[in-house]
Amino acid sequence: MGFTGYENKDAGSWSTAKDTYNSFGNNRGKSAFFNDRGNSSRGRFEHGGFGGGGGNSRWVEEPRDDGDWSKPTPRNERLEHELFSGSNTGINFEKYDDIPVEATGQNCPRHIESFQDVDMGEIVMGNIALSRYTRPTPVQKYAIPIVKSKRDLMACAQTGSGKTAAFLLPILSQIYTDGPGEALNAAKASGQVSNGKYGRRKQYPISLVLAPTRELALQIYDEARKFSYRSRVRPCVVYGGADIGQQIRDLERGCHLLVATPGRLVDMMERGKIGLDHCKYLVLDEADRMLDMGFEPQIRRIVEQDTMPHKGVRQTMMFSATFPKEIQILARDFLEEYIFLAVGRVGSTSENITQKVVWVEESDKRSFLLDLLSATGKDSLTLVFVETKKGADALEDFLYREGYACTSIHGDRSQRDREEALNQFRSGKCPILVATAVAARGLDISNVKHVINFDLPSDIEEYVHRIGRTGRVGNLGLATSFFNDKNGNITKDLLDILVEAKQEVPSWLESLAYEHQHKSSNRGRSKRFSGGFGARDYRQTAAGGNTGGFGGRGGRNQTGHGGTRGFGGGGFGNFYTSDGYGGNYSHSQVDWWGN
DNA sequence: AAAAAAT
Repeated sequence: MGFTGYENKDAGSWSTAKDTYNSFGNNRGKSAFFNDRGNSSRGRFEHGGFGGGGGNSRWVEEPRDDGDWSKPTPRNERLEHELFSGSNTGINFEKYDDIPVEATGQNCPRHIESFQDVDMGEIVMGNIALSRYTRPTPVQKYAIPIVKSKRDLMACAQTGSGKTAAFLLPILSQIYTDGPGEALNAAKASGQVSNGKYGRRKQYPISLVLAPTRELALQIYDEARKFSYRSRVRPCVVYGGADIGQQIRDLERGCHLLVATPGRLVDMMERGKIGLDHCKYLVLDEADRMLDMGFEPQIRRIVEQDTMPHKGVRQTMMFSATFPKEIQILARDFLEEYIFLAVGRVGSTSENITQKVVWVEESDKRSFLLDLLSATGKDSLTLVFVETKKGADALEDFLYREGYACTSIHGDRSQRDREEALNQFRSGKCPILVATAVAARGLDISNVKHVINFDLPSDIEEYVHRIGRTGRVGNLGLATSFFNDKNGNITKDLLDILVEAKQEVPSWLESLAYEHQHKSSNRGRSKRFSGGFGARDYRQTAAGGNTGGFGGRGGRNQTGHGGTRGFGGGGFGNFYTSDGYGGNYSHSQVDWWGN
């Protein structure tokens, strides 16, 4: 227990940060951002708190709400070390330069090429430098100026594209510029602030970020802590499975930016701990996933049936890997005159992941896995995906008995165990992690050498997300999938992915895909798109122009109805057909699971 | 025939 003292192991990086900062911010004159060596007089250490990311303790700022929000608060070396010395979760930007981005909508702001191209203020620029971000990723190049110019945004982008920073940086920058505004008065009316003590009954966050899974919420929160370093903004996170009392106490210390999973947030609202009256920035992350998980009622409750400012008053950003009809409807309801951003796929276009598909019968999977593991270096991180929670437990047990240091993560484990498993995996203490779908999306674990699909998913999007856990930060990655006759439904899509990523295709897979295509009708139709985009702005082709009204009948069916799609062909049509059901995506999901 | 998520 206890925290390690601050050690300036990384002295070089501070000066790098300083240089980067100075090259930008010298118009403001001499800044105190990196020169102030004084200890902050406020704040304290919190031991064993929830959501502390890696450590057992963390420095907790106690921001004063008054004063100039655009000016950095004093430096705190210990906090700085805690926030920025961790493994670099940044992206190798060069690798991502060829990812195509398409921005559509009226008066779309021009994209930037460097973080210096838009004025985000000295706090944000300082934290960008401390995070060692050199250049914006494609989604950041486009999203940052869009958000900065106060436009609503619908972005189709996957995790791993740098989208968390793409919305956090401009939102925080805007908050620093504008100050707390109404939120401060509300907080004062609600309790204290003036005397600087705890005990506010109700918090009025200026920005709200909704995420589908608890771990993802935690990860976004960790990013928010970095980018709000030396500011008056205090980020908080709330999610289920953790002690609510502790979360409430954390909220009561001040909350300007809240990251939440929907269920727990509704709970907090009903308890009167959170008011959304002054929420100026709303982000829905992984929106398609949230709908898949049945969060729509909670989301609508939060956005439409409470005190949240109306669309057009607040600024709303939606992120989604796909753009099926349900998401289009949500976009119509939540967004005003939005810019649509389509960002090319990261996982499949990146050739630094070697994808292998091997035929393995169910009964042979375990021994095959052992062979793979024994061929892998002892310390390299291996992520093994299975389809069910029971399967995860059983496989973890098996590997443990075989003498492997492994752990597991799935929805039936306690939140504490889930977070511990993740930490043990990240740190290399347990270099093998057996996981269900909970770990497929969003989680940023660097240095995963090998992703093994012990069970293949039935959904190609899920596959792309899973293999995207490796090959990050420009590293080489390996993804091995066990395929057998239970995986017929993914054959065609898997083949498409392998071809697109220029991977070796087993001949049996090719012939299987050929057979499958002739057997199946609409259902087997590919959900993927040519051109590497996850989706497209349906407004461009919908009758009535691009001002947004999704009439339900306005859209044109581009593909024709029920036609067979040739190999690799297609285009974008199947997400915005005008028939009663719209997207083929949702349709096949409904058919498959029967709900 | 599943996983995830408020209790």
